[in-house]
Amino acid sequence: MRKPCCEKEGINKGAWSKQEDQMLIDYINTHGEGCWRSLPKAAGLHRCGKSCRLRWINYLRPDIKRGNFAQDEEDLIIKLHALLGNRWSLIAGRLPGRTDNEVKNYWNSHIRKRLMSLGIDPNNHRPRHRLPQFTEITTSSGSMIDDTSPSKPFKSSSPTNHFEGAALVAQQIVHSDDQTSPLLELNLDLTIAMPSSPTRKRTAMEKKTKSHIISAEVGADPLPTLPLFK
DNA sequence: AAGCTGATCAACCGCATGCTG
DNA sequence: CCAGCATGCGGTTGATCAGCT
Repeated sequence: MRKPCCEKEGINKGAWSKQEDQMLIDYINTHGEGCWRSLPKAAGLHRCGKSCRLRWINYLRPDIKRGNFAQDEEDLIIKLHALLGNRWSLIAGRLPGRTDNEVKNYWNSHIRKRLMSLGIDPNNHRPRHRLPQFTEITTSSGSMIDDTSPSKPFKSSSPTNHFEGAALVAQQIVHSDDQTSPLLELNLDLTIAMPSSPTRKRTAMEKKTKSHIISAEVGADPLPTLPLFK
């Protein structure tokens, strides 16, 4: 039986107070990150280590960039999502100052809806309208998307705005089997920060992430920079 | 002004994985 | 090799707020 990550009694939950924030900041400024399990006790916080880590990473870190996402950030998220799927930490890693949680929230609350309003399935970046080469489109939950819904028709050319253009690009990246496509020249310079053990999460993630991810794995490639679509 | 509804986002939860003894 | 621990991740929840009726 798995032990809970923290004792449930005497542990605060929910929103953090300013005082708690300050205690966490002070402690990490003094002692640095790490050893999250023992941190709360050492810092005098009545929180579990997980909660402290999340609060620090998603909110308190000094390099966090807050506020609205810029247009180019949106574009990049779309492109990376097309490539990587819901691997939010990898996507966030390409957006300086953004966290996986923030990217995930932004995707779910903004981008997802906008893609759907453009007639693009945000799960696979394909047009939601049935086309000869796209016969079965399902959501992540497995339910069929209502193809008959009167959503805006997918525009295959002349994107009317930056966002739409980016969505199209993402779409084309994913679904172009044509190796000569100019889009394949795209090099996002996906320098996936190599942790101490680069394969740590990957196998699990690949099991989790549902198909269609372009295999851009570093694997045996000793290069630190991932040369996508060169 | 009050109630309702949908959107947003901070935080929690459970699971997977690597590490260590 | 194995079990337990620590950490990181993605999915989900719930509190709060804004807009609408």
